[in-house]
Amino acid sequence: MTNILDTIIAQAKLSKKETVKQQRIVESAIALFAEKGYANTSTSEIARASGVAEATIFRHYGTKDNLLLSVIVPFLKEFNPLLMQDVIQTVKPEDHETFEDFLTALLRNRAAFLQENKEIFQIVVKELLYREELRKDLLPHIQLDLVLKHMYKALDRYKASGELADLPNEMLMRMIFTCIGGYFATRFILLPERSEAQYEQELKMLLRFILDGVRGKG
Amino acid sequence: MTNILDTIIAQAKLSKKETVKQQRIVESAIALFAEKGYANTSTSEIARASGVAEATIFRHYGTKDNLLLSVIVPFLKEFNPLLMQDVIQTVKPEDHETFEDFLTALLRNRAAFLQENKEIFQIVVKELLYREELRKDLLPHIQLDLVLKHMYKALDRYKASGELADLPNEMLMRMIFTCIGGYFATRFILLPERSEAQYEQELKMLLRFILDGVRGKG
DNA sequence: ATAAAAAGTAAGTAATCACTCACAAAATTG
DNA sequence: CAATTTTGTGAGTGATTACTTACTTTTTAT
Repeated sequence: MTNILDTIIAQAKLSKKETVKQQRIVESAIALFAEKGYANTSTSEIARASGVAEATIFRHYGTKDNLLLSVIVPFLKEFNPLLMQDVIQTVKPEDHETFEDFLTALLRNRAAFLQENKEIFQIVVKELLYREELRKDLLPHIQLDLVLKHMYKALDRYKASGELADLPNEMLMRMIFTCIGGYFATRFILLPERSEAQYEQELKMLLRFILDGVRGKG
Repeated sequence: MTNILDTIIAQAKLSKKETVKQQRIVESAIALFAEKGYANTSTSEIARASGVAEATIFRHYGTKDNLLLSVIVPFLKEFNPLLMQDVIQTVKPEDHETFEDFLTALLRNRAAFLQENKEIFQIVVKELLYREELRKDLLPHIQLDLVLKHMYKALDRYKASGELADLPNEMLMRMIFTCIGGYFATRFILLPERSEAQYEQELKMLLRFILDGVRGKG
């Protein structure tokens, strides 16, 4: 069996354009997968929701699994450049005097991205939780190297200015990301019904917490 | 329609004892639900895995959904007293001079509990992610009030001794729990394949991070 | 304008799903 | 021991699943 991902990417390159009906299929699939999960959504349901014959789905995507990948893969492929270029180019340490400013910009940048791609983000997280094979196939294609290098440089800069503790970059990154991940998970997946103002306030709290922990300055 | 939870609890009280085959059914169901998820596991599969006729499952549990609840509810019911009594009684602030010691004890206590109930924990998290109705029915039955009161008292104590920042208890709790939640999620759900030593080291890092954040002491 | 290719679909397919039923075996009760 | 209840099951049920096939419509290329 060949790699699913490469198959999809190759197929995506071959197909010159997306039909109107294809767009509607993917659109409906995203909404339904995000709402009820992949396994709980039937192809007939997707067909009905997108006003298309069920056979049309299979004409274009072959299998249901393939449709899921056609939804996830473009997101991950976009996620890469967006995570890399968007983050690296628009959130530069040299533009931010303090690490606090830098981290604020980074958090706002990522929060905005996830807000825009909330549904697909939900699908990716939920399905990656369930399906180990997907995890193994898809995760390696998210190349974090460049972003990590970018982040490490940023960390070094703020360590030099004494604003960050002199801890290993790896450790700092893992702590920061676990924390941010927890925040994003509760915000976009567990409790997606709060107000913007609440999110804003929580984001500020999160920042203060990441920077200073819970210990008094004594 | 009546409340699912109450129905189950009532039913559990009625059924005097668990049959050997019932135990095997629940055992197999837990393993399969945790591995492949509820929707991806068929009742025939559970029957085969537990060496029982498929009809036997429906004799005891009526529906597949009911079987899932028979797995989740006892866990949540146990979770409550265990979270409350076990935590409140064995992790007392008066036994720990510093907040660091207290938090260490708390983290170890919870980590041990989740390690023992890893599979059911995975099922609960995954299914609660997917199914809003389950969330609405089950979450209210986890009464965190007592634990929160216990924690608030602890926080006040360590605030008074100057070891904790003088921030609102609610805020402190949310930050600590988001952070711990992120750690437990990565440990027990996302990356469940690391060594004990790694977990131990990470737990220490997590503690330091919660206490001091990433900011240098300058 | 016409041939070829691509897009779309109605009406299937076999397989699997959760679940039922009639009945037998085993355990419990009087 | 006999009557009754509980536990267990083989053989189904209709519904739904992902997917196919044979065919029509639309688009594209020449």
